[in-house]
Amino acid sequence: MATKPDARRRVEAGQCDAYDPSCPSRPLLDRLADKWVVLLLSALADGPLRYSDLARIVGGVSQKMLTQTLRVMERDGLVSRRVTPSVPVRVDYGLTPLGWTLMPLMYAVKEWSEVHVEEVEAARATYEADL
Amino acid sequence: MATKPDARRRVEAGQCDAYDPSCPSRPLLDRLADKWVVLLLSALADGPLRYSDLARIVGGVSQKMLTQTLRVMERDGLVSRRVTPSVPVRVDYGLTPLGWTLMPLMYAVKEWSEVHVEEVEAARATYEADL
DNA sequence: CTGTATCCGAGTGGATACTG
DNA sequence: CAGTATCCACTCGGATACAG
Repeated sequence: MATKPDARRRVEAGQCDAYDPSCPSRPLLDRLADKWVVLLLSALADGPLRYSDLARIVGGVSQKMLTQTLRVMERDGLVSRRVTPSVPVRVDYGLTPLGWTLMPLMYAVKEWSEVHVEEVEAARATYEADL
Repeated sequence: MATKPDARRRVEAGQCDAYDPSCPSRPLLDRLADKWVVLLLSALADGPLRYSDLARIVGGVSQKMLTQTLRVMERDGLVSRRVTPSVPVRVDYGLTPLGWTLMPLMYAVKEWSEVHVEEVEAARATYEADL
């Protein structure tokens, strides 16, 4: 029981390497390196939120992508989904202990974008000018 | 000179918000939330590398995606590209000061994937079982 | 309110071939 | 060595309609 000792040994031995496309961490990284994942995990930093709250906070997200991304994150054990069988139904999403360990990293990426967007824009302008 | 005070005020005033799809930080976040960006910035953590080195280290990356991603990162001011006009030509890619500030975040995401891949796999197994 | 289902246009990215 | 160019299968994701 517990987690598989085989893979854990592989991690400790440095054999789990996202540089290796055949390592399971690669497809995981691919799922995490996603705009909606970053924004949704960041949005849940202050506590659980309802589906409609997430839709409002994360601007521009379609219903399809919101549901799809939440499903994948739930499946990966990053968020929990709790249904309150009221009428109408109410669904709350929150970070799991695992999701809680990832959230700060994603939040940092989101903040980096906001803080450094100008420097990037300036670099882009320079790049264009030098063409 | 320096960076534009206008946008800086916007950032400080909380008007630069990646949750807002019309904020310039959103498309930036979208470019950063990319598998290859995470892996390439991580690969450059120990110093500049040649094109062929990057192709070797980052397994599974196609020539097209490697070049394309490096171009975008160069354009965004994250990496520098230095050409040595030898025969054959030699090209070194390195982190810019701006890229240096982002690299640790990306490296952390890559490491998170490697360290927690098992917990995620376990969560996925549980999710499947509960269907 | 919280989804699911389907359509479909646009963009992504791998494979391949070729170049300075 | 370090690209560029092209083709094209595939996926992504928005829009829309409908449902529990």
